[in-house]
Amino acid sequence: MAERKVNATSTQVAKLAGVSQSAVSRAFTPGASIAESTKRKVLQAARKLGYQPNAIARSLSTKRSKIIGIVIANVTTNPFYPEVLDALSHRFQQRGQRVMLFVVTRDQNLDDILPQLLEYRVDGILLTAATLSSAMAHECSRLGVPVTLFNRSVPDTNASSFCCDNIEGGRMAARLLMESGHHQVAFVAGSRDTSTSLERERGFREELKKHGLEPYIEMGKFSYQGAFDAARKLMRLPKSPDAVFCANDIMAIGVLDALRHAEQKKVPEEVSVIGFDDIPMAAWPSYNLTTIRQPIERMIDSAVNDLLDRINQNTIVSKQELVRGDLVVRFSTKLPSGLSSGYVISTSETRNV
Amino acid sequence: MAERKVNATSTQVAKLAGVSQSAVSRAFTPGASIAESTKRKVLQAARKLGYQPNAIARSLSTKRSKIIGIVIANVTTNPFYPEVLDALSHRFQQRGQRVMLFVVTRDQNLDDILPQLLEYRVDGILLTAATLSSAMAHECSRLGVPVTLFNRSVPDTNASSFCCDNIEGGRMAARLLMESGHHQVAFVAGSRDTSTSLERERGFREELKKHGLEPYIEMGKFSYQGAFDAARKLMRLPKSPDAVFCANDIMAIGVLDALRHAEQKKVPEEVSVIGFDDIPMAAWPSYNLTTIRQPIERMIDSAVNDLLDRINQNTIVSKQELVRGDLVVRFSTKLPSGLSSGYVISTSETRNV
DNA sequence: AAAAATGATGAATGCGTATGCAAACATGCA
DNA sequence: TGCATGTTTGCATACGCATTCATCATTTTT
Repeated sequence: MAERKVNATSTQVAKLAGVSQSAVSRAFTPGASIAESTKRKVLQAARKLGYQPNAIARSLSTKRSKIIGIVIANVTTNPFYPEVLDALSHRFQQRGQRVMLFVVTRDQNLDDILPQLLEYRVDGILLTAATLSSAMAHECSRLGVPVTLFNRSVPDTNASSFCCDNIEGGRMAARLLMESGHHQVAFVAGSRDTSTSLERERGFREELKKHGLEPYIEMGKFSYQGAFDAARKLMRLPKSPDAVFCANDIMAIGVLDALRHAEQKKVPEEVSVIGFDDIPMAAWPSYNLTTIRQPIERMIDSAVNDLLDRINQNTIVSKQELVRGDLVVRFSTKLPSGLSSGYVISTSETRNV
Repeated sequence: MAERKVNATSTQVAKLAGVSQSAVSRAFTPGASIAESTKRKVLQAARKLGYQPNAIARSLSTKRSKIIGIVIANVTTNPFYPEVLDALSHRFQQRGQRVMLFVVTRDQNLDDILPQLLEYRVDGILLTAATLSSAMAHECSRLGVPVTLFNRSVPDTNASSFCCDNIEGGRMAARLLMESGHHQVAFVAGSRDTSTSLERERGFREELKKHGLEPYIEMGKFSYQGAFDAARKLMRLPKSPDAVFCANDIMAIGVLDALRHAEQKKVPEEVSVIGFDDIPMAAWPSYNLTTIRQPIERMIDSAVNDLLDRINQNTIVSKQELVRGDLVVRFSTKLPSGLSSGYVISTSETRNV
């Protein structure tokens, strides 16, 4: 059982292999100038000692931590975000970056979190479902740390951002509802201070207005329960809505459950419901939710590529990308006469702003 | 607009403040021996330069990274795990630890992931929904890195582990089903190689056996869809089951949907369904799932405390904790004659093994 | 065969911080 | 005033690696 060795260092490996510490370093640096023979010697000695390069020391030396800071919210309340996190994590992983994670709650101030990331000299920062203060944005750019926003639109910063075209999504929802003959519609918002919710609302309103309609607005707090309660309020209205568009799927599902189980309403016969995101649950037979799908994989790919490019090429130019969502028509909405049942998915596209 | 300063160092701050670099270091080290007056000078200079200590350098020097490695699986397929992640992340956060995250898929080998964590000299490792090879366990203990398993039972390692009492949970499910007069039951397993699923199955079988019953077993692959398919298979059986116990809630929900929407079965009138975890969805009116609740917060608290204690006190003793779950009776199961409708929650307790 | 180019190697240094140690200083007490 | 005690301070060094530079060994060129 012999050894009680702990974290061998490159110097120890060097001694055992009969070479210099530099040689050990080179053996573990792809593309470094080192003879095949000495490399073998080094690796053998390394194995014997259970040596593994110390990434902390390397980071200090290279001034690259190979760590990406990810800040994410709503992980437990919206199944959309675990998917985002999963995809992000895998992408960075396979691109050789580690992930330092911060899960934040709505009331947590990002300005307290970011310094903790910067402390570790992360190579880049990815924020999702979180808004960046301009002070912090400035701080990041001062430090040369690229920032990418996912699913939040930019203030005036030079952070990149990758979003679904929320305004157009709102319009699509409005069009579908109007084409299928609804006259009194409602919007269940997430909150008053989130770009996603505001933009979806805006597109929805705009399109409705063209036809002289105006939606009720109710707060759903971005949660199942909040939307459940919102739906009940809507149904108490003198002229209750015959269609409800929700700022995301989880709220749409809350509305659906409220309508069916608390209000004894038939969906879609009496009330249509439409969501946003297309989370897996939306396709479950209990819900069969009509929704606007966010092309998550594509968006994540772009976001990750952009961030890594800016890190590696030291590019300063940031990018604002808007990705068109797909309308997925299921059975929570009445069908417009022109459409047959089942799926109808509009083609999607990516647009640079 | 002046400065284009980038990442000031303690030496620069020292110069500006007219003190030594040591003084700067001490100003940022709680409890260090430094006069109040010089501390003020330092902090002022630091603010002026936008200085923030470099955690990487500190880690190298102190041999403490203040980073916890978290490995987690099933983040997108089981809502239970985002909750776990959220709780873990917050606890570590408020205890001054950062989190390095690895999201793994079932087919990914942990033995490829752990080295990536060890490379960064994480202070501790928390694995959830992931199994540790004994080689890697040995490697960690060799390096003095404490490991904690959450929701997986230990092989023979000296890793700590925090689990729900799955066997007892299985028994509780069996008892409830038998008391409410079921005669042909089934178990929808997750997989054949996961302790949680196996233990829940074992407890379930044991208790049934006492009364001469034996369950059908079907694989649900730990997913909604897998369980959906499993339920359909079960219903094709010559003597189809009148009750189904699932290794977790997400599968129970898949079974429920299959029964109601694909098999036109009434739940609980024709078939009872019972799950495990008590994820938020279980309480939704569409499902109203009877289940065994895992006291997540309590378990996480214990796990985090244990891991941090072992890190700080350099304790070697690991801990195996088994937490009793609570039976939450909702409306997906027929009620035994003794019980009235609504909730029945058994008291829970923690047991050390 | 000599000169030039190429490749491999090790010594030395730097990355930014923490900390042991000894010196300097302040304080209390007799 | 003198000495003992306690507090601050700076110097020097270590942490583990990457990398520059000069040196030396090898190969290629003419």
